[in-house]
Amino acid sequence: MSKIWFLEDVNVFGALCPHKTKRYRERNHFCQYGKQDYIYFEEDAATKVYLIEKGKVKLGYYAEDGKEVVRAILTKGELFGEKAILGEESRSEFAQSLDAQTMVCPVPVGQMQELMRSNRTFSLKVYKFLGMRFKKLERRLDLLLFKDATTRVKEFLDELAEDFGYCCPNTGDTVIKHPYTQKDIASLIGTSRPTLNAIMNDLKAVNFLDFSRNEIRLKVA
Amino acid sequence: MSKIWFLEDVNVFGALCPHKTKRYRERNHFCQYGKQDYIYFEEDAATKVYLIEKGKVKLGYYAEDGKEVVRAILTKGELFGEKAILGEESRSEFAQSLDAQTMVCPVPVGQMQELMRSNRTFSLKVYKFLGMRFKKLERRLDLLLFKDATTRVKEFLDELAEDFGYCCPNTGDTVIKHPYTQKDIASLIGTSRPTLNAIMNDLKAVNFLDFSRNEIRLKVA
DNA sequence: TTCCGAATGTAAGCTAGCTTACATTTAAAG
DNA sequence: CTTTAAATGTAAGCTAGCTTACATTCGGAA
Repeated sequence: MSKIWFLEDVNVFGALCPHKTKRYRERNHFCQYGKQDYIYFEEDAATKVYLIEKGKVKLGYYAEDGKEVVRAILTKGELFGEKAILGEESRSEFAQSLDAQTMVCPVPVGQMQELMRSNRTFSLKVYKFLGMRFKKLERRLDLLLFKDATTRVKEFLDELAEDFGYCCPNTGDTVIKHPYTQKDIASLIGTSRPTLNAIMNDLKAVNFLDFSRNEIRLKVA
Repeated sequence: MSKIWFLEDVNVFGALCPHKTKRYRERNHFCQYGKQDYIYFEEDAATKVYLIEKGKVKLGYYAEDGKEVVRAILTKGELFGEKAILGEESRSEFAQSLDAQTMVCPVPVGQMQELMRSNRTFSLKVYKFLGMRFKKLERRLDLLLFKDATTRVKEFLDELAEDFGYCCPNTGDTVIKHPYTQKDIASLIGTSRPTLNAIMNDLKAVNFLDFSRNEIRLKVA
């Protein structure tokens, strides 16, 4: 899914008609962030949308008890902060760099809307993007409502494979190099960290997958 | 929340500049539906957005096991099918009339987008509306992730109070006349129907609320 | 190379909430 | 007014997954 968006996204910011792109480059600069740096905090004014040029960005928020809840971890080519387009006034989540060299390109909402008004194709792409985010949320909700933890793990891994997976030429396995810790994944799919770990090891035992710290390998059936 | 939208909504469809409204009326007709009639099914082409003029509309879908899952029940002044604006091609849910005399006003997506292009205020309102739907979804997800069933019930009742509640002049209680069955509510907040029923009766026992078939009364503290 | 904090592995005990089953009440339709 | 299906009330038994606690392993910083 995110892969599709990645393609679209190139369209959106790269393949706009040339003079637009040029004007865009003149008006916008890129921002660099180091490891752990926050790009924005919860409650910050939501005035911009961000495109990731390089690195990793974690989106999340803090629960009442202070625990961090991860909403997503995004990488190159992906967009975040998009609720600003939909009239969000203050951020409902933080955005934090996970790499020492994360580069993002901020686009003011006003400019975004101006672009959308002046370019129908662009606006349709943005709509479609928002629609996909919407569906992703709905899917997560359905999973949470009706599926047990193991199913949720599998679904999550499928999504992850879309984002980060490639097929190993030797074995045919799907290799996923991802930025998530088990804690992150547990948080995303709504289980406890120990439960997730147990499930992962069960799936390993059944030879459904193999995994190490930063790589998951979905075995061919 | 929905109340705010109700006001906005009047703006959107009523308080548009006069000639627009007139043109709008010329081009659009209203549709009537009887009880149980479907306005659209899952997989139908998503070409329109609907405004409810009168009656009640249930949105939902069928789970794999054939069980109906309720997404929402909406009434006069509320809008549905809005994912069509965001590039949804086929419906991911059905819309069904719950009243013998439901009237809805269909607005083709194209027309909607045309309006949005030609009227910045209108488009901002639509954005805001979509943003609110988005947040509502996120809130449901958070509740599901972190709160127990009782908390979810209370939160749901608060939302319900926004939509349907009024203050009883005698007692000061918040009276909610709503269209949901306990089965619906259970489905919406992600519990089993027996569990919901137990919780409702517990809350009644603690004098937190009172309820009958179609009315819930939140007691003043 | 060593060290330390974070990530991962694992197990015991507990409980919220599910499933199933059935009884009772309500309201809509004839 | 009667009938009947749907909605609501209630209880027993079971289990997935939580919490807590601790051991182990890894990887990056010094």
